[in-house]
Amino acid sequence: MKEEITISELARIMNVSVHQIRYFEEKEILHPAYTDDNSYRMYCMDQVYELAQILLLRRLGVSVPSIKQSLASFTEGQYEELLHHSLLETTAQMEKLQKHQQFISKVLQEQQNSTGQTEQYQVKQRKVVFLTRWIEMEPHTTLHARLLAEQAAHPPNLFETDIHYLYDSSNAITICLEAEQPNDFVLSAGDYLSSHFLLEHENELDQWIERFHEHAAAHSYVLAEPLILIEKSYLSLFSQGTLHYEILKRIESKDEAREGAQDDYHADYN
DNA sequence: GTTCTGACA
DNA sequence: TGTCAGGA
Repeated sequence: MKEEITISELARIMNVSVHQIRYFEEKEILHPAYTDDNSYRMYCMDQVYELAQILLLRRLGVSVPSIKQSLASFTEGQYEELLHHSLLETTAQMEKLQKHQQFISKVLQEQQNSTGQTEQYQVKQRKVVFLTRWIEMEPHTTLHARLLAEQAAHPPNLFETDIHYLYDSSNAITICLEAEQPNDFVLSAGDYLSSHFLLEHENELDQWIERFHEHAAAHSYVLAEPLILIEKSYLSLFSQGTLHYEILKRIESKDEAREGAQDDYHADYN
């Protein structure tokens, strides 16, 4: 029995694939101790330690070409720098994952909020929301792929975004996305009349908007412009083929109604 | 049965 | 990075 081991045995004790070991050889960072007569690669303890170091560096996020460099020439200080860099990268990844986590929670929350609420109206307290203008649409036009491609300079991830449609009094629609900072529009905090509903086709939308206004009138709500329609495309996951919307309008306080405050959502900083 | 190289998704 | 073919 030889002291040296074959590639599959090395792979097994180091928990990596045979393919990966060959790949490291191709990239010239790990060579076998020798090649046997049958052209099998044979490895000894030296390679076990070398492979351990390579795998450690990979775990720290160091690329294979950089590992090659580092094995050849790195000083203690340079390895330290490598670790600092790796720490920063890991932190950034964790922040990304936390955002994923928040998004998943949000979808679940929204799903729970929306079930059973269809066609029901409620008065909701909302916090201030900042919106950034994304696409402008003429009255009575529909959003089609061409418009999207031409107007959307910096497209968001449509599958995870609340898309806000702001209807002004002339029925022109501004499609907006949520922003972190005060931006093109500000939806002020306050009470909003809200209704969730599901659509099979977009052409049912106008009926819903009409019904929303009828409901508001029947209950004598005084509502402030604009009409806000929020599309939650990610909720379609739970009901294939349907579109989820929330329709909103801010309820004016009596003072505002007396002053006839209008258009107070505009915040054009241009 | 195991490993090799090379190609491919 | 995994998988497959075809040969040793």
